[in-house]
Amino acid sequence: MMSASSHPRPALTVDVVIFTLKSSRLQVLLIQRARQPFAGDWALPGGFVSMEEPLEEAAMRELLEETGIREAYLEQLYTYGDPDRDPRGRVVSVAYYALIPSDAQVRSQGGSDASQARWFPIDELPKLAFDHNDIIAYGLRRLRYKLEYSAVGFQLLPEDFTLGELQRTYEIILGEKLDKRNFRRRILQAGIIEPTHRFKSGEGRPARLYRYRPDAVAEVKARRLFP
Amino acid sequence: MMSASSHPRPALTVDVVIFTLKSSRLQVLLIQRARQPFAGDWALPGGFVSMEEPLEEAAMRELLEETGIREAYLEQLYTYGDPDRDPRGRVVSVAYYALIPSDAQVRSQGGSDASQARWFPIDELPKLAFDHNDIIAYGLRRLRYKLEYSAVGFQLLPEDFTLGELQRTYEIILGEKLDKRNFRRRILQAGIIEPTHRFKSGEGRPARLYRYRPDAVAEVKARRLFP
DNA sequence: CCAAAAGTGTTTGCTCTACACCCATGG
DNA sequence: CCATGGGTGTAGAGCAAACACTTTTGG
Repeated sequence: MMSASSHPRPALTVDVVIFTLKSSRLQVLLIQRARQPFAGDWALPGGFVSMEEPLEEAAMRELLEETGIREAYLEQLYTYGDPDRDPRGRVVSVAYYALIPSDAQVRSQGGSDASQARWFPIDELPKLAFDHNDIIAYGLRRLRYKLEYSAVGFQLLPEDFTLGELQRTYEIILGEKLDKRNFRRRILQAGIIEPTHRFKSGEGRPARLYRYRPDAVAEVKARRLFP
Repeated sequence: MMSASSHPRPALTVDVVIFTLKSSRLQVLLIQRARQPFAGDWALPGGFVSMEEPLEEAAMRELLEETGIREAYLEQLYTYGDPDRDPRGRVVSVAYYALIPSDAQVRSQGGSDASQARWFPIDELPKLAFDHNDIIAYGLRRLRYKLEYSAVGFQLLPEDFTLGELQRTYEIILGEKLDKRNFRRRILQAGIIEPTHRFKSGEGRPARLYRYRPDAVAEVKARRLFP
């Protein structure tokens, strides 16, 4: 029951799992803790929610502080509230995950606090502070799951991208090879991306560039996109 | 960034969308607020999270206080943190939903506070306090979605149930008729429920009773169960 | 002209859907 | 014996999976 009294309150934080593609791998941004507890350990970017700040804005602020990026795909994951998760006392954390494009200019150094920041491939994570390993594991599960029935994948790519790049993105995250023709047919049928008139050349034949259709519904209701 | 200082903290509550089947309809338990703000309006059961209490336990406690029920399917929904959602100040709420069996003995009167409690069919909700209409709408969406690829439906039925009852449950919640033979084939194929040796008689031919297989994985990974 | 990646359709198998009749009981 | 809900199989359609060759460019 609501009451206006003020009991002692748990502290409230946000933590953000920031995903990107780097060196053809899915990576997560971690920062090295300067203070106790877990001083020296790696942890997710996160911090306290201030009194007037919406939760999503707090998550965006963490993203901005650690990467310098102002806009990204951001989604609430889960709220972690085990009373023992922080040795300093009761701290409840609302976890988010963010996808940032592989071409974004990230200053992964010198966030608001002088702590070190680094990208870690998802399969080479160190042991993290608090319950952050669990949070990342859950974030990864959600991301994979989401790829299967939506088209969020392109949020990890530059604004314009080729179908080959998109397919590689899916393969990296899902960890399996996909059939080129089936992939193209389905991703286009979903109607979430559209061809541009531009091409990208490099090795081999130039590839048509595609982009997100801002008017599209990002979720494909009907059925899973991939096996 | 974490710091051990203590800024002013948002208040933290849990709210619980309690679903049940009554009179062949999906219903939600609401309580009438005795106090300001929104005095007299209906609202979700909910309350402050105490310092040592896990979130899920706080949600269970609310469920117990309002219904007298100790065990039920319970799942975290989403965390609502708009700074303006409560006129008294900053209140962040972790929302849960619960499914309680249609045969459970609910004392829907005289919870811990003397406020009135009542079941409302999901399509006859009054205008609720705070953002509680949004929370219920989201809870319903999640429940429907979950029915399509898992078998949570039976959580709303007695321990033993017939396939006819289960199918009616699905039809009530999804709001569409399902084909009997296809329903049975798929729900059994999913391997989440198993036949007992008992039967239930009433009108017409007695029906075999089924029950949940406690050892089963509740989620059917592969594919949606229903269209 | 060779290497590299882009681009493109068709066949096959499987899964989902639609559909109708007999069975067991209680009144 | 009649009314009521329980229980069962199959054929056809639509979707998903598997599969190989041609095209375009840069070096």
